[in-house]
Amino acid sequence: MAISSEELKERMALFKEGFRRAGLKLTHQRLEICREIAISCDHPDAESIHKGVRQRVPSVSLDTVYRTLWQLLDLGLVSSVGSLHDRARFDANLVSHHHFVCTKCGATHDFYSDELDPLRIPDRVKALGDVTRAQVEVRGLCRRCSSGVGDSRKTHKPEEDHHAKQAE
Amino acid sequence: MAISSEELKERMALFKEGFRRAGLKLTHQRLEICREIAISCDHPDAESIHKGVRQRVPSVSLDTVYRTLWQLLDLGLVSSVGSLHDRARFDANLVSHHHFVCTKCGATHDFYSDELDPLRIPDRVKALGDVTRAQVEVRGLCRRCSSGVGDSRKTHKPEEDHHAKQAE
DNA sequence: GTCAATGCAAACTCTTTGCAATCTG
DNA sequence: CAGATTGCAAAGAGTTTGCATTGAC
Repeated sequence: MAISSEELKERMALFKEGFRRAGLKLTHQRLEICREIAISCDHPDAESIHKGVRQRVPSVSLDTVYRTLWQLLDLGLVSSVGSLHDRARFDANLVSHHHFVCTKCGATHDFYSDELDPLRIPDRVKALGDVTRAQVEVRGLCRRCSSGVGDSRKTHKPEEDHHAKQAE
Repeated sequence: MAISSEELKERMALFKEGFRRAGLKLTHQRLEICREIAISCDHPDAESIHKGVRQRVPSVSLDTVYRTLWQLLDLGLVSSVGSLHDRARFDANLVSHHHFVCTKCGATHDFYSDELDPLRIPDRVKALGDVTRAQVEVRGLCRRCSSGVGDSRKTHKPEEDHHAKQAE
């Protein structure tokens, strides 16, 4: 459940290197936030990271935690779980299918695949709970976004393009 | 992109049947909300469904849309895309892995699988955009939840258990 | 007629932003 | 020392709730 101190060092080195390369300053707060997420094994949310960091740096504010997390994400140094502060979205298609999700605009395209469909779930996973469904989530940059249609923001925030439908 | 009117009828029949079985009333609003999501192919969010329904029932309120959507979800008549109004969550583990997500409490467990790992993405999908990652998302009820530890709410809202860590 | 369901408005949670003070390189 | 970064407090999305009214069965 906990990572080795070796792994921690590696992760921290990657984080520092990444910040340095991006020309970002290695502030006390940022380093502690990095450490907190580096030692995490449980996909923490901003608040729980904040709580952890606060034990060592009581003055850190939640917004600094957010800012740092998005930066790590933008730099590709951490990944996100689930649909990044997006709204709740629904799917009336109950037939087994998979998703291609654009990491920039959030557009989600269904796809079907006979090859993937009888997804082989390891028994070890079935031991975690009652599996009701399994699907592949492919992430990437959709054509619209890579071609620069819309805008070219490279942020965590999906675009608010309410004029054109973004999902398939 | 649009579903056939046959498919629409089928979906509507399932929705009605589901509501009836659950002893829920078939109100005008509910039926129109169902219709709206039934004809959708684009994983709409509550607001966009609201907008659509409003064209036919100008008085529907957004909260009725929410209530109906969560009901459909609870009844298993629609599914959700992404991490259901959860907070943003982060993952410092950049090694390729997969997720088991509990649909009740939101706990997310990593798992590794040599068998799954070189996930074969159809070329058709690669045409949708630049694929950067692909992982399997297994959904189900985790052991903690199925054994009734914590509470037994069967809602869309992950529990707020801040005392015990819920994810692996 | 009864009780569930609706609409409204207000509350709540998570996340973001503007800005003056502070700290890194 | 300049400019990036921080903390604060206030704003902003998206979602939820309480309650009187309406409507399905």
